[in-house]
Amino acid sequence: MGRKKIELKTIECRKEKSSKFSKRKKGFLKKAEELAVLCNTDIVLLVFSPTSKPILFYSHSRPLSRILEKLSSMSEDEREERLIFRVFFYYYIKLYFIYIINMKLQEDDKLTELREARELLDRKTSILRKWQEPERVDDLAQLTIMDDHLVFNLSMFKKVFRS
Amino acid sequence: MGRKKIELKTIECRKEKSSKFSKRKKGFLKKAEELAVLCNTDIVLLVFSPTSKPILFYSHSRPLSRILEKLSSMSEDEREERLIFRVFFYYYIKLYFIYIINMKLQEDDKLTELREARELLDRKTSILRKWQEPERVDDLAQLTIMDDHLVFNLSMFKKVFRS
DNA sequence: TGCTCTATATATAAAGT
DNA sequence: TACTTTATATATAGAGC
Repeated sequence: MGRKKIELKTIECRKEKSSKFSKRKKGFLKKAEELAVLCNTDIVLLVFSPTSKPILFYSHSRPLSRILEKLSSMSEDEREERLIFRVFFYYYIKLYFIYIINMKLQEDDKLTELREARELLDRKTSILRKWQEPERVDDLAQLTIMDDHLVFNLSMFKKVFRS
Repeated sequence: MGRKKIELKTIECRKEKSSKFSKRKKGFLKKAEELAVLCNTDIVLLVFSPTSKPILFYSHSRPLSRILEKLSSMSEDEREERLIFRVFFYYYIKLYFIYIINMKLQEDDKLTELREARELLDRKTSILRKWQEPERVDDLAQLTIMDDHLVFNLSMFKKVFRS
């Protein structure tokens, strides 16, 4: 797929690895998007980059709210799938908060924001804690509130992290 | 990438959609594998096929035990990442058990196996239940036992579902 | 890392089995 | 659904900015 055929083994050169990663990641996410659209499927993708920042993907043309909508209309037999999504996304949100805090820590003049971020994390963690026992959450109204939180939080994170 | 350029929209014809899905899924997983190997990254991939059987992918050349190894050597700051993986995989294991049961239900002469599968599910679910509060699990020895369960269970599922 | 360029490798559409 | 074949679309290697 290029000037030369390359051997399928880990690239040792750091710079080359990073450049290959960003190139191939782009193509890979495009493929994910195409697969999701063409075949009307839900895809969730977690990639840890060489620089270890986790990348979460879900198809843009099938936004999270629509996935959640689909999940909420699932039969009882499929409920387990719903649980996967919810727990997965909630953990991811928590991860993102931790990244915010780590970023803030590197800026001495941002202590107020750091404090705010910590408070936010504490609040969100308490929501998460309830979700660590999702089988106990059986009130549909409560589920809806949780989903709203989820959608809101993700949109907020998108603002913070552009890509 | 074919005789004709195709429009990027959901394929309505069922048969065509299924065939495209299996073709593109193959290519997509290959890309995931290549990305994982070339750039030495961890990739976790959940795809719901048009026939709704979930497909979990993690790079073959970076087997789960190695991912777990890496996770267990993570710093405290990165512990959240570990939690994502564990909860994610545990839910997936549970999903697989549910599929076993559903498959067995379609065969009248397999009631014994059905009973066995149900018992297995109950046992595994009790392990899972502990994991729904992963923050309470802080004993390292217990974590190791959990990881062993995880690796064992996944190898077992590979035997049941060849692909 | 992100872009461009071009040659080449690879994926896949369509049709058939 | 899984193969094959062939033509063609697409991804990307390598180099430079």
